[in-house]
Order: sequence, then C-alpha cells, then structure tokens
Amino acid sequence: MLSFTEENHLKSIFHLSNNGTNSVSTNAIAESLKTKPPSVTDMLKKLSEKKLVLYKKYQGSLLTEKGRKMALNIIRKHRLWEVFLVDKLGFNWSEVHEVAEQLEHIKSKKLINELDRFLEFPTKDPHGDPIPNPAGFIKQTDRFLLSELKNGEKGKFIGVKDSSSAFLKFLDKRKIALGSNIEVLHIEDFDNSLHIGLEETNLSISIKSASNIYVTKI
Amino acid sequence: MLSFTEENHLKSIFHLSNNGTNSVSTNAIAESLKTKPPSVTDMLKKLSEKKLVLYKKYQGSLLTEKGRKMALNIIRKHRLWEVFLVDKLGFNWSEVHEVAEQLEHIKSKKLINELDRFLEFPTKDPHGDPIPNPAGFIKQTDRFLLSELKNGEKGKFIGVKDSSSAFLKFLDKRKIALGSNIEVLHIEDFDNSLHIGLEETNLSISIKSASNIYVTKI
DNA sequence: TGAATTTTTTAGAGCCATCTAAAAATATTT
DNA sequence: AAATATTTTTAGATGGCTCTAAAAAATTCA
Repeated sequence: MLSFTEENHLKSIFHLSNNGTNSVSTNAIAESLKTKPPSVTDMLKKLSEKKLVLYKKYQGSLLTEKGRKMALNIIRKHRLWEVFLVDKLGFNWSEVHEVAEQLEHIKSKKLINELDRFLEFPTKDPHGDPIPNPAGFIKQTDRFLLSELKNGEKGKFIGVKDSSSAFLKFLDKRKIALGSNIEVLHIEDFDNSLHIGLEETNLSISIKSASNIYVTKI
Repeated sequence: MLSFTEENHLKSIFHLSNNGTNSVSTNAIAESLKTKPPSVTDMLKKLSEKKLVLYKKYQGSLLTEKGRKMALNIIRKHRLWEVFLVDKLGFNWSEVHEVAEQLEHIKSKKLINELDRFLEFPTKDPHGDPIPNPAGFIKQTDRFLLSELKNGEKGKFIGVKDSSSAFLKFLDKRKIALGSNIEVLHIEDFDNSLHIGLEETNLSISIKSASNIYVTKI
C-alpha cells in the first residue's frame, strides 16, 4: 500500500516524463511537488526499493512498467473524480483540481469501478484529458497547440496544457470552451499574438495563451 | 487544519460519549481506534491545546463545543458519503463503512454541500443513523432496542447499534431490512431468544441480535 | 581542458504518530 | 484503611516525511 506522498511522486514523474517514456530529473520532481530535492532523493530510493522506479544516483529516474501502471491508476481516479465533480455536483472546470487531488488517493477498487459506471464510462475529463482504462491504457488523440497552426488553418479546441485555475477562468471569460471551433485569421508579426475566429466572433489572444490550447486540425 | 488522526480521535470521543455529553476514558478511545493508550494520551494533550477537548490528567476527556461541532461535521461527511455509495453506486449497506472512513476526511466545504444537494438532502444514512445538518444539529428519533420490547409489542426497524459488516449481512440473510415491521410473538425463558413476526413470516433471533436492533414502537 | 556553475546526494536535525516498559495515580477489594 | 488491581501517564525509542547546510558529481562555459 502506497502512501499519499509515494503516489504523488509517481504521478509527478509520469507527468514530467511524457507518459513514462523519459527519464526525469530530481529537481524537476521537487519543483512540481513544491518540495525540496533532498526529499525527492529519499523518495526515489524508496520507490526504487519497491521496483516502481529505476533510479541511479545522479542519473535521473524512470518509471518501471509497474510504476507506470500505478501512476496511471491514480490519474484514472483523479480524472474520474473530476468528471463527477463537474457533471454531477456542478463544479466549474477551474474548481475541481484541488478536490480531485484529495479524492484520487481513496483506496477502493469497487468505488472507482462503480463510479466509472455511474458516470457512464467517460473517456475525457473536464479539461479534455483522456481517462486511462482500468488496465492503465490511455488513448491520446492527435493534437496540436493552437500556436502551431498557420494562418488560415482551423482547429477544434480539445484540451489545455496549462490547467491552472487562472488560465481556465481566462478561457471562461472569453467563452473559449472545449469543442469550440477556432480559425487562425492572422498572426501578428510584432508580438506573435493571434487574431482568431471563435464560432461567431473574433478576438485576439497572446502567443502564451495560444501555446496552452490544444486543438485537432479540422 | 486537523490531521486524519486528530479527526478520528474526535469522532471516537463523540461516539463513546453519548453525543458528546459524557466524559470518556483514555483506554476506551484507544480500544475503539485500535491504538494504544499512550498514543491517546498524547493526542488528548494536543486536542486540549487546540481547545477541542477538555482534558485533565487521569480524569478522562470531554469534547468542547468546538470539538463537538468538528466531530459532527466529520460524521456528517461520513454519513452523506454512505448514502452516496448505496444510493448512487449500488453498494450494499455492509460494504460502505471502510470507504466512508476514507472519504470523510476530504476537505472541501463546497464538495460536501453539493453532495448533500445532489443526494436531495437525506436525513438518514443507510444504517438509519441521522445525518447532522451543516450547523452540526442532529435529530435523534425516539427509539428502543428490540430486546426492550415486551411480548405482543410491535415496532418498526429503524437502525442498528452494531453496524459491523457481519451483523448487517446476518440481517440481509434473514430479510430484516430498514423499515420492516416486527412484532414480538414470544420471548423464550430459557435463553431469552425472541420469536418474532417479520412482515409475512416468523423467525427466531437471539437476545444478542435483538439488542442490536433499534425500533420505534408502533 | 580547466574553472565555474548547476544538479544531486549525504549528513544531520526536527516533527508527527506510533510503540513498549516503567512509573504514578486512581479504583477496587478484603 | 491497607493491599491489590486497574487505569493512565511519562520516558524513551522508532519510522516516515520533511527540512537546511554542506559535500560530491555532472554539466556548462570560457
């Protein structure tokens, strides 16, 4: 049985490693968990003992297959709870993260399977991220950053890279919602900001915003 | 912000103290939490510091009004989650306890208020126990143990004293469910066992079982 | 390539929750 | 009321997770 801290480390490594494929630096983990590098080093030794992480001093760390499965299981729980909070309890997508951070650690196979059924087996969370299946399989749709589109290209908004509450509220204010169709009308030479068509209206957004919006090309 | 352990102590004291009215012994708390008396002593000092418990060495401990409110808030969460598990996720009443023990510690006012609304403001949990309102007010219905009824008296099954999974499964097997009408047909002199009428059928139950069944007289 | 910088680990400490063993206080019994 | 038994607390230790400061390794740069 893993502790909250162990689970959080696995999840952090997973997110920083491009779905468990890359090796991750100690400092990066510390930063993402808002803890200090020595704490991470200790934890890596522990997770390595448990065969969840491949760890060699000064060499970064890599999830084992077992560690990757565990990380995906936590992420599955996190995302299912987010769906519950939004679909059933009326939370806004900008409010769900902290609560899901707590709920993801609840231990009960039956709970999560029944929750999945109750939610009618959703495949995406409220931010557009895919929900791993019980076996830890995750399906990533082919996506681009809005900032990668060229002039005249069209896309459909399917997810965010930055899921901070601040950015999500920013999108709400501009009525940029999952599923919205976006067309790049003009890219400003001066500051790379984008003039876009959003459904019936037009607006300008900064390059920073555009590089946190995932789209599928249409 | 209280730790899990602190919350569990408050809850335990509440349950052992007849809704916070009596003083509770250190050993009793230790036994109910499956921990050892010295651990409880330490915790009582800590809770006393925080003004949640009145504690005097060798004198037992009593919840303060603040402590009682906190305990009731945890119990509120526990019972609402139990309703959720049974009504929405299809758990049996004998399966909900351990999961609710985890869920009760999730910290989010909005979560519990929205859950309450989603469940349509239930007043009882799946074992018939009353759910405290957000202000910590709890309504106890007038109830008796089945073992207290005299020959010929009738009652309606409204709750259990022992909510262990073993006892609940025992009741399931005999089709004794919340709301069942029960009549005491005969009390056996020899072993005090009860012959009862249950809806359309008759059966015998031991005095031990009867003294874990709450009824209202009808 | 050698010096400077950055990253990572080790060493050593503190806090929290837990325990056992022993001492102190209280309660019970004769 | 004295002796005995029980309950409760204190003392001291352990393991988990965290930290700061300092040392070691790896990387960058001039």
